[in-house]
Amino acid sequence: MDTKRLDLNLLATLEALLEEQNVTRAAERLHLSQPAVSTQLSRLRDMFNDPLLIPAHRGMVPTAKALELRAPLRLALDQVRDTLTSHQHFDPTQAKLTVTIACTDYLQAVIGLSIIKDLRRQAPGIRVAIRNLEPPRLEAQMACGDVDLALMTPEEAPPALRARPLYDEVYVLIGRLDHPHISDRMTIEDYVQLEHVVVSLRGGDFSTPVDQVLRTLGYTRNVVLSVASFLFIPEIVAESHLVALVPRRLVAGRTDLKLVDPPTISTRFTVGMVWHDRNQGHSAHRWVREQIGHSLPN
DNA sequence: ATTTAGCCGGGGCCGTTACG
DNA sequence: CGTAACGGCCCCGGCTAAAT
Repeated sequence: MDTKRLDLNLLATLEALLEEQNVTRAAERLHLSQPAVSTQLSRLRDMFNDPLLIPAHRGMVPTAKALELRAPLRLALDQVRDTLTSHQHFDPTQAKLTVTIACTDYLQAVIGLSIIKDLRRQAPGIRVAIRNLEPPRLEAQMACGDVDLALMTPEEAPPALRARPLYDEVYVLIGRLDHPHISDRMTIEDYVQLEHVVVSLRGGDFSTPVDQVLRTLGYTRNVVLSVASFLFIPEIVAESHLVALVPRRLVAGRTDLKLVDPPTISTRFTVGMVWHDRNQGHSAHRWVREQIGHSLPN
């Protein structure tokens, strides 16, 4: 390889090719035509003396050499991008970009609104796209730029991602206003007698971490309904004798429900921001993270 | 006589369209 | 997906002419 004539543009192309494993999509990402990227690929092949990507039935398959190159290349290019973006001063009033945030419906309801209000006021050119959090896919989504930021429990985030805690959340027990069997001084025995609604984001699960804790204490509660979203629980509970544990901020200020402290079972969790190294030094994303840190719900 | 400014023109690179 | 053919662009070398 002739390092004196090393073309750094080709490395950015290689990065896109390795991530997409498809010339057409890599070209789109690079804002080039497919043939342009194809010829760049052929130059990369000369450069590395390796086919790098071999056409297959579906897209292209990376060679061992290509896979080996992937991580160090990403690291190096991220470093370059960092140095470039961190030296640009960021003007939120002029910024024009879309930030994609992944979170659960609960967080969408609780912090989504305050984030948007804040951004609208300070950075009218920033659009926000909120999408559902898919924990198993998160790291890949962030690596390819489909997701910029996730709001979630930092402990549950892939360890390779960066995280910053935002606030601690507690669960409260909710029931309809005139529910006869709930109060602030409930015992675990009282609690497990009730009929419960739980949330299973995956869908269909009746057993949650709370049930596991109860089991170790020798109790079982009666879960009669499993839903896929936090958002409708208040309505369900208000219209029935069912009760549910929900994050306090989801129901804070509601006067049409009875809110009580649940008996002493582990009912806290942390909410944080999670992002990828590639956005670490990006001045706009940095600024957005700062804003979110400031605009927290109480 | 040497340096500098400005003007071509060739060649290479890159990206596009067209096509296999 | 890859190749071929085409065209635009830019860089650079070489030239002339003016300035020092």
